[in-house]
Amino acid sequence: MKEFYGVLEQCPLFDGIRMEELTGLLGCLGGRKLTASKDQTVFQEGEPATYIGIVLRGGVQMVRQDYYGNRSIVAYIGVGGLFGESYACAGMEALPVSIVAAEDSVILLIDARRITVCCSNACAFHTRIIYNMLRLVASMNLIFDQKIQITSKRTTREKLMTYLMNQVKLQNSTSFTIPYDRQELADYLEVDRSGLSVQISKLRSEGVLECHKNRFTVLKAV
Amino acid sequence: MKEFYGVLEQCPLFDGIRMEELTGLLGCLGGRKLTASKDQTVFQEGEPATYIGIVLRGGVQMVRQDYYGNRSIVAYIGVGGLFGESYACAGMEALPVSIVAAEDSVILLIDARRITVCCSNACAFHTRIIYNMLRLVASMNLIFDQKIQITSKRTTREKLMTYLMNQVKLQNSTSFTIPYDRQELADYLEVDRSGLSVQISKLRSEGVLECHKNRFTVLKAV
DNA sequence: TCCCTTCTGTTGAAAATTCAACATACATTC
DNA sequence: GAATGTATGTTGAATTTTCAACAGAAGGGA
Repeated sequence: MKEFYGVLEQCPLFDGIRMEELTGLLGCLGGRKLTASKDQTVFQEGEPATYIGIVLRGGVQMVRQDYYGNRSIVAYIGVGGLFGESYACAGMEALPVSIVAAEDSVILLIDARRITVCCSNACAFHTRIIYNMLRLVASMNLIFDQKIQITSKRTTREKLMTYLMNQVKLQNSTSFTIPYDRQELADYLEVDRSGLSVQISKLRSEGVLECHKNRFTVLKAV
Repeated sequence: MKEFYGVLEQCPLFDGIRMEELTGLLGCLGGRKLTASKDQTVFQEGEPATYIGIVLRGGVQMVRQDYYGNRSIVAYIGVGGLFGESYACAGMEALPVSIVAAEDSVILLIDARRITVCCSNACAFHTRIIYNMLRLVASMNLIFDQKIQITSKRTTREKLMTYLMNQVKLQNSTSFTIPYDRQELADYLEVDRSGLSVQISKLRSEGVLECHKNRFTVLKAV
């Protein structure tokens, strides 16, 4: 576990908590570690939403699949990121999405009630953690908000450009890598993969975009 | 203000706080009341995101408008509902959406810092309110999640049915009213209004749906 | 009641998406 | 290096959406 203290230290959930306090706190929270290999389902849609997860290594996707098998990627959560916290904190019984490892990953699972309900010894950290959790859940809102901004657009081209311009802002550079391959990007933008390829090609030939695999460079705004 | 105590008592932000404590608390939070007539913009996209709002009467819409004037309705917030809390709690500088009164409305504005930062007298309510806020922000996530579920669908018909089935579940009845007229529903589902009308007509003629104005009855699942 | 405005439904043409199928590029393994 | 499998790009047909224009319905006010 010690090897991941660096991640936990950076994790916004533990903001304001000193590293040497972490061990005791983790004991109090009763977290358990879990490893998942690429493409493995960590949680299935419909399972009880009692855990929050912290990505210690790798990355996971929040995905939803409809009866026809159409995959929709709701979000990608990288190292230090949380998942499940919104559903647990909102008091949902069942997860409305599945969590799938996008790469070989290590995840820390914490029973959400241990966080939101004050422990018997009312340790001072809890107040701080709840406050941190508030910020985190609010941040998840922003992630969702961005996704809504994208899917609100009507055409594949607009969806793609909205996503890319957002990445430019987030990563503070016109050149960046994305955590999706083409099919995954299509599933995130909620468009057809081949149609997405067509638009990428067009934008490339127009000199708007450069891309090699999952590294994109935006050359000019449109 | 007294006339709205009933609303505030029901408002989840004040869960666990007794009515007689409310007056003092509101003083501590420094809320101010604001009235807005239908279609009036309460907050403009880009304004500082320092306030959270509680709808005391009427209802508001979170909307976004792109450069071409396409309106997108992100959510409808009714009486007792909150808005702006996610953006304020996430520490955003600027609102990414506008808030528009959907009807003649009365709104209570509270400086978000007064809530998230403990007041000097460290009143016991703050802990409770932060906890309540956590649940609320998480709930907003569910609202967003539903919207994503809808816009993830590819066709107008699927989007409409996803929305309606969600309402059936939420309002716990196959017959319900929605807070949108046709144009607004189209802006919420992110589809063309006339195309939406076509689908409603089809579903009606197929015996799946009944509707009079904004009252819908789902007759059978599809 | 009449007029006017707004809302809703209908239609046909244009544009965009999806779908299926295939070609090519790339990476990995043997 | 060859072979295999996966990922990406390309194409044309079918489907769906969007757009624009109009007609009818509903509601409010004079």
